[in-house]
Amino acid sequence: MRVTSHDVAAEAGVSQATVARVFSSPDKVALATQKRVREAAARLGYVPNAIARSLKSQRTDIVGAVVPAKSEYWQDVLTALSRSLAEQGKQLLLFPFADADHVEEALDSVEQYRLDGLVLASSTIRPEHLVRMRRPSLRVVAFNQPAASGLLPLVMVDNDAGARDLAEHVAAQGIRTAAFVGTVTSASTDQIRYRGAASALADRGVACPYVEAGGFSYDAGYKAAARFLDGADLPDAVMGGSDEVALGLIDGLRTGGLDVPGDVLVTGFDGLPQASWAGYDLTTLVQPIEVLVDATLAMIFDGARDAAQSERIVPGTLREGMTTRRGNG
Amino acid sequence: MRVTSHDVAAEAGVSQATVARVFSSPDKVALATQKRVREAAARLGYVPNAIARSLKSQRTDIVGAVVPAKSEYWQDVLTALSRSLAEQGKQLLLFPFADADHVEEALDSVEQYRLDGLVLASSTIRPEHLVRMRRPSLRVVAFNQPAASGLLPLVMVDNDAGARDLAEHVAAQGIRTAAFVGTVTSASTDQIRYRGAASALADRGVACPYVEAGGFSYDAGYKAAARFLDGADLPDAVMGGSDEVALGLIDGLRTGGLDVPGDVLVTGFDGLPQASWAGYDLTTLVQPIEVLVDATLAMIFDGARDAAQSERIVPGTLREGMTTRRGNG
DNA sequence: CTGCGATGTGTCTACGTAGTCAGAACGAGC
DNA sequence: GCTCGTTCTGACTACGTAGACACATCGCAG
Repeated sequence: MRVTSHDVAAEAGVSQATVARVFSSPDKVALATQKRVREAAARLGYVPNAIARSLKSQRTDIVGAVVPAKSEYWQDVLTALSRSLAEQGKQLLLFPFADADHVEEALDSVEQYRLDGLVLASSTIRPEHLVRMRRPSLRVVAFNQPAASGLLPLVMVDNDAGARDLAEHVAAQGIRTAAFVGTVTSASTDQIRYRGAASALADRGVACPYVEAGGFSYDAGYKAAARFLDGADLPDAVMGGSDEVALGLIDGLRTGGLDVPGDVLVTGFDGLPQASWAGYDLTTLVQPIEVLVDATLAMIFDGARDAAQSERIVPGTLREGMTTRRGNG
Repeated sequence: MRVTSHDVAAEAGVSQATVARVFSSPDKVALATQKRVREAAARLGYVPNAIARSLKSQRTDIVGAVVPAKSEYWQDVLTALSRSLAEQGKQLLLFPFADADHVEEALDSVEQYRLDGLVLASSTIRPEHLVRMRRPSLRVVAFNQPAASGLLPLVMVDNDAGARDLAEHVAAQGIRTAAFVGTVTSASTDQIRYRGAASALADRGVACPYVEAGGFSYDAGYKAAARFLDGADLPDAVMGGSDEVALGLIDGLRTGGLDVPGDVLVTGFDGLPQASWAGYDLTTLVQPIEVLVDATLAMIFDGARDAAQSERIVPGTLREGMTTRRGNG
């Protein structure tokens, strides 16, 4: 049915091995022969079978990514990842999971493929899952996942410094009180971001209680805003644990009749495209996703063998939007 | 190095074939034997090799998707697609392309894999590319791509009816003038949506000129808003060709000092999560993505052989947001 | 007790490719 | 003219699995 290298070999009057060489290591074949083979291949519509090649060569040219099924942030990362891989002639195979309880299943599927590398994303993947993926035959890199430190090679944005930058920026606006609305407490990024922000604010005499939104989504942020609408305990600034939560917060606060930034300043974290939208213009810490992705792929493909110790922490950039711009000093 | 079915066979004292049967067609193996094999497999840490299985069985359990690298809408579709596939124990392999000129390369990669099916997304894929993918060994389905009609099995939302619904809804608000801000003229969805809207509006005596935003993005919509800010030719309603464009339009209009919906009504198309965000609350045509995705996969896996003729057109749902709510009748 | 279907297991092979090895063809140096 | 090295090509095999086929075992009806 399907055209194989044998068919092309017969058509071109050479052996199957020569056909294979033309497509995998052309420099080993005389130019005249190459031409003959390529023409025969074109005539028959031959395309090398990646499955068979993978089986023989023990490499798939495919990188897997274990990511949460729903998340704006991860979608941006995946976009960058797949684009970068495509440039290298490699593919991205997705292993999405609905929630932390389904990570196990995703990892089961991963093992069936002889992937060239694996990106473990999401801070909700538990340490025991991380450790499970440590195997000599697979290059695994944890992406933006502080909890993986020491367990796996790791690439992440500098959450601590980023949170401090944001905190110092809002502090510079002259705020007296603040609050941090995190995503879920168990996320390691959440913890670091909160500690960084709280510590930087404490240095300036500003207390910053932690509030859990209970999710990573816009909706979680929107609902969390309710806590500031009731009583009189509205802080001068609310720091969101992520952009998605922050955007929800803004809309929740505004729906509740408050003005952002007039009544309360808001910050995010991640630098989503939506954060830059004119309707929000959110002050946030922009992650250099291209840099992070490139570093991740570099670790997978050229990484040192003792990679368990290797970590790459990339600084983010403060984006000053209007959500922290106080109308009058 | 890696544990194979032969190793497990030796450990369990059975043949390799029996091990293979335990993992692929367990009902053909006695329960006692199964138990012995599974225990041996667990002891050795055996996991079936998907590559080898694919080569032998001529199916990969992988569905490919050719999609634009950057787009909110397609990210939502991919999320639904990968989740649905994961439930069936299948995987999604991405073939992203930067723009229409790079579709060719993506299709080249596709051919190397013996995919179970392929989803061709994006209305910018040209007909010649669509036709190229018509091959007996591969189940291809065009997704939301009117141009594929008659060329490939097709699943799409009812763009015409949706555009009419939106048009009738805004017309019911008593508008006199309107404009349609499309994405790019060459997109077949764009053309259908425009014609549907313009036709429905014409029936009510409302003219609706077409304006091209020049892209599918928020930015394109934001910039297109400038055309309505200059002169006095501001229509009563602006219909966006997609939600992303519509959201950009809203922010562009508001930044220009106009009130939405006070000065001008705005509609979108797609039903992105962001469209429901309180900050926008956009009136739009919500695509039933789950339904579309399920229909697509059904066509791939159980589709009729004469699929070139099969089309599934699914109605969308009108979402009435505040962007078409006129303060005073 | 014989014959027969049902059930369970082993042997063998093929999926399509790429790498190893051997050998052919050829030019260069002595 | 012979050897040597280089360049090119073909035969062969293995990657790890699943299916075809053969065969052994067992229960059961006649």
